[in-house]
Amino acid sequence: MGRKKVTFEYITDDQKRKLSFKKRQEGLKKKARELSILCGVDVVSIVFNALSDPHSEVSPDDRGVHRFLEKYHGSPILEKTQNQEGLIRERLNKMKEYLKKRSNENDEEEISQLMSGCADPTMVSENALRLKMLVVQNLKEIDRVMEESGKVDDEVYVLAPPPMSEEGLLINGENENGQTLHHHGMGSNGNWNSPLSYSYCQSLS
Amino acid sequence: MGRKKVTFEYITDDQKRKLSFKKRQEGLKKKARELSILCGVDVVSIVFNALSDPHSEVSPDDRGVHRFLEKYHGSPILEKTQNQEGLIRERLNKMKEYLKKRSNENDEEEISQLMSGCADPTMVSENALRLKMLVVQNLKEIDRVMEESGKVDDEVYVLAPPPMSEEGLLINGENENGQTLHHHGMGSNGNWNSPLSYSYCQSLS
DNA sequence: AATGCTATTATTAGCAT
DNA sequence: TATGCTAATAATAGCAT
Repeated sequence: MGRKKVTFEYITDDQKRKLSFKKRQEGLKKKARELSILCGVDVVSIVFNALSDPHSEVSPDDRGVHRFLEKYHGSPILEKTQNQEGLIRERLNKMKEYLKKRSNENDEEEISQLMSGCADPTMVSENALRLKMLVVQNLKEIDRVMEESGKVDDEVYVLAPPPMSEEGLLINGENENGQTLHHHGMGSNGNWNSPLSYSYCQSLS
Repeated sequence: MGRKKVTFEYITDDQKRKLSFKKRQEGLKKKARELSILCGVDVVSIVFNALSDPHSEVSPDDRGVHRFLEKYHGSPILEKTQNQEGLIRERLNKMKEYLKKRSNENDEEEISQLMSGCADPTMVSENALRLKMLVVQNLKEIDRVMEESGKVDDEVYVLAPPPMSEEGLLINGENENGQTLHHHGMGSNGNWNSPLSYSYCQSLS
């Protein structure tokens, strides 16, 4: 797809690989957006990079995931499971109280974290957010160990979250061609069938 | 990219959208594989489809996620956090016991589910699997409601997990060109920098 | 509905700045 | 190192089967 036919092996040349990564990462994002919009499905793409920058910022991504959460939690299709969710939440609180009694106060934050990670089938989007945070945390841990062993990364790239449109969550209000992307509603089911795309990427070391 | 320039709006024509979805889904998978192999990064792509088939099977996908788990858990970089994980697991068991006492026996399975969803930063890959399961469960719930409201889906498409190679997890041992894809090791860091790609897709309704 | 073909557009490797 | 260009390959929309 360029001046030469590519051989599908790992690119050993650091500079070439980095350049290829950047271009192809953009390409993948675009493809995901297109699939999402054209076909009305949600697409999540994550590019894990174990050698990510320890100073990476993730916050701009949270918005996109929260939209995702809002969208699924706001969906009338999920109303039926709200009671179940409430039940589970009640239990979580009980567990939390129980643990608080049994452990010293310093553990409170850890328990809180623990509790917030608990999952039930109605919390898909909350778990998407959780997964992202876990990934980020894990990457940071890896970074820390990397630093200890003398290696230092010097670059990070965090994708911006997809902007909103008036009829739902759109991935791309400003694509390469300057076009504004739109999608149609899905009739009565539009609420939970509308496209969304969220990507979290970090650059090569 | 075809006989006509596409306008980036939702494709309302059911047949056209379905065809486009299938083609583009394959295209996205290929792009993800390529990015993963060429640049040595892990790529996860999930195509959510709210209108999935209630009879969908997910099991073939589990292998891929388990490889992912094995890979990250087997990484020496994560050994340092194993103790923390053990601690958290111990707490989870305590919580479980506590809840068992307080609730009737029928709730046991629910509690067990609840517990297994709890997350800590050392369990990225386990949470990836969890996320997948939650997605599937949520989709099944949606399917159930959909069926109740008279709509029936009649098709499902679940991607096969990436096959293994002798030097790590490869995405694609049999791509369109009949080429065998390889990637080079990453030296001493090959263990957690080797490429992996896992995709979970379900077809349009 | 699924598959194959191919005209056409889209992506990108290599190079220039 | 990042950005822009463009030759050349790759993806795919429409059509045929």
